[in-house]
Order: sequence, then structure tokens, then C-alpha cells
Amino acid sequence: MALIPEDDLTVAQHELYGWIKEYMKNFQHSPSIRQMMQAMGLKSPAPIQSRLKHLQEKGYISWQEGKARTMQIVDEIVEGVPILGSVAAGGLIETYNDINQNLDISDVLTKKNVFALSVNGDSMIDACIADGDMVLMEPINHSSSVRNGTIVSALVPGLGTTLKYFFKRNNKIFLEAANTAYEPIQLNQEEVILQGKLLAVWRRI
Amino acid sequence: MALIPEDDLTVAQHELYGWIKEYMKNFQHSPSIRQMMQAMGLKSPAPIQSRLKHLQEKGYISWQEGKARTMQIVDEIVEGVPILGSVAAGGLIETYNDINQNLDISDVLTKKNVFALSVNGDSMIDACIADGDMVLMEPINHSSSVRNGTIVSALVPGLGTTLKYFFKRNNKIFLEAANTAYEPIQLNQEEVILQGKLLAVWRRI
DNA sequence: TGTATTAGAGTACATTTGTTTTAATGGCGC
DNA sequence: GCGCCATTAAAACAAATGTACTCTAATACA
Repeated sequence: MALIPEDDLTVAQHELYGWIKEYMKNFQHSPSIRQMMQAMGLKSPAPIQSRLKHLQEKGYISWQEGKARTMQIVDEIVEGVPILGSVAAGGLIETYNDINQNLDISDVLTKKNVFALSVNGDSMIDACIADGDMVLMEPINHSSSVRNGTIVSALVPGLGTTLKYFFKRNNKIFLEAANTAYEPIQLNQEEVILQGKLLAVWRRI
Repeated sequence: MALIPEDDLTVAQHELYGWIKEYMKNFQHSPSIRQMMQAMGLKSPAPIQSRLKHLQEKGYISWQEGKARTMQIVDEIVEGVPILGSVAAGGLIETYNDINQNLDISDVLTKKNVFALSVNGDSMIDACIADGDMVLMEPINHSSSVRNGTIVSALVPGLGTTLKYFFKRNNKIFLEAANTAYEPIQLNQEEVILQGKLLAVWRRI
């Protein structure tokens, strides 16, 4: 049960294709035929040429003839997944099939210094952040730049890093869970280091 | 308020840098110096070399000396956000700073035919899927390939597209919401078209 | 077993391409 | 105006590279 139907490829072609994808992901440019030759353990360029030709005929790759390192992987969508519609819960939905919109995640991922944290526990369950989720955080420079109600990751000495709602009242900082089973934490400004504020949530099933 | 501090670049360097990024985004490989020359309206490679050298010294790009089209853009993180630790709710946490792991989203995004749906309503709120979330779905070919308990988007004639838990018992299909306020839907196999199964959830704050 | 097909080795060649060098140009301060 | 500096043009060169070709070994198939 292959996830991607690459069954029309021979073993050698599949191996080369995988190597190329890996190389291009790492180096952001196309490898040369002689590099592929070496990577595949071959001693002449002819077999690579043959495999590339087949890969091109089957629509996996393309390149500009005669030009060095101009391969492209045509198969995979580099960035963006089509948004096919909106889906409702129980009620009516409009399914706009031909909308030309793509889910854009890159703006968050390419933001400077963004980091991710893996969520443990269920203290934010009422904010729809579950155990095992990845939260993408933007570093906080000044605590004054954080609005009340923002979800932040905060380092509380003795407690460790925790994900909570942030509130500031009368120079006191309150960290509140999104779960009534947890008591709010009240702290002085010096007692807490705000690490980042929540940008996005990512959950793999 | 520039997002990325490119202020240390001259106008010519900045223009070239922008063009290179655009080219590499479109073609998945590095341009040649002569291509850049032409794009910048120049008639000799020397000015491009000079600008590339400056871009390299300032840490924007890199390349392998002597090799054709081996440029890389070092500035932006192409894919991947560092996972800095795991964050707990209220309890203790281990914050592993030096873990060399990156949040990898590409495997889902580059999967064939994956599509996204915008979630309306709160019927899946107990599965931590909230109004406004984006759900990434993998197309379903055969209903037999869907396991009980999977979250699917299903097209129910007269009802529209809906996001629900999928169950199959005695050749009947049950679509259950993750919200006790909604009643389960019971259908015959012919009455429902399974569109996709849930791969991931994405939520922007 | 014999033959056709395919894969690979080895080689050669033209083009592309990075790099170097030298000369010309143009702006700029004095 | 004059000289200094950075930018560009122009040309040349060597390395890298894609491509074509021939020959050999392996493989499949009847």
C-alpha cells in the first residue's frame, strides 16, 4: 500500500528520484548528473541519463536541455494545499470547488526565530490545544507587547515552562489555564519569563 | 518596519537578492550568473560577481566554488521550525534546548491530492477542532480503507459536506459529531460520499 | 541454449558556466 | 579640471557539465 503511486517506477528509478528529492531539499538546487552517478554507485553517466529520461517521460521531473543543474521536481506541490471549501458541523455548507486559494503556512514558518513546542497535558484543552499538539510560538521581547488574553509559553522558576493565557492587572501577572480543573497562577513581573506567544497550532493525526 | 533586516544591502544587491529568491522559488534551482546578468540588464558578469560576493559576505547566500548553479539562500528557513521543548500544563516540563529536531510539516503538504477545508461550527469541538480551523484531508478512494473512529469529511446529499467521526457497523455508516449536542447520523453506504480523512489540523491565531 | 533486450562502462565532445584579467566608463570630492 | 574610486564592459580561459556514441556484461525469454 504505497502512499504515493510511484509504482510505475523501477527500483533504480525510484531510488534515484528519492535521492534527488532529498538533495534538492537540502541544497535548494539541482544535483549534476555526475553527482547522481556517484550517489548511485555508478561509474558512467549513461545509466543516470536513462533513468532521468524515464522520470521525465513519466512526469516526475523536468529540466532545461543542455543547461547545467536545471532540474525541477514537477510532482510535488512545493507549497500550498488547495482549500476546497468550508465544512460545517451538522449544518449547511458552501463547497466552493473552484476557489483559487491555497493554504499558506509559510508566513508563519519563515518568520524569524519562530519555534515550536510540544504540548503535554490538557490544561489548555478548552482552548482546543490538546496533548501532543505542536504549538508555534513567536519570541516575546518585551512583556508590554503582550495583550491580555494571549496564549503564551512562560518559564516560571520552580514550575518549568507552561502554556497559559496571559493577563496583566495592577502590575501582577496572571497565568490561567483553559481548564477549570487548574487554578490560575498569580505572579510578580520578576517571577516569570515570557518566552513566546502563540502563533499557530499544528496537530498530526 | 521591515520583517527581515535587509537594510545592510545596497539597492542593486537588494534587487538581485529579490530576483534570485523569486527565480529559485519558481524553478527550484539556482540561476546562472549570466542569467542574473541579463535579468539585471547588464552586459558583463563582473558586477553580478561583485554583488554575489557581498551577499555572501553578509550571510544571505552561499554557493560551491567553481560549481555551476549551486547557490543556496541561507537567510530564510526554508522549511522547519526548531522544536525547543515540550511544554506542560501546570506540571513539570523538560525543556530540551539542544534537541536537533525540526517540526516537519512538508510530508503532509506534499502528499498527493491533499486538500484543506475551513471548519465552520463547533460540532467537532470535543475533538479539539474549532471554528475557523483548517483541516488537511487525504482523499478517500475506497470506503473500506477507512478505519472506525477516523475523522472524515463526508458529503451527505441534502446536508452538504460535514466533518464527523466515521463508524461502520452492519453495513450501516454512522457519522458522529464530537459534541453531545449533535445527534449521530445513520446512513446507508449509498447515501454518503466520503471525501477525505483527517491528516492534520492547522490553526492560526 | 541461443538470441534479443537492457543496463552499465568507457570515452569523447560541445556547451554552459564560474572565474580571472584588463580596459573603459562614470561619478565625486577637491 | 584632475585624480581617485567603484562600477561596468569585454574578452579569454579552464573547469564543470549535459549529451551522444560505442562497446561489454548481464538479464530475460523463447
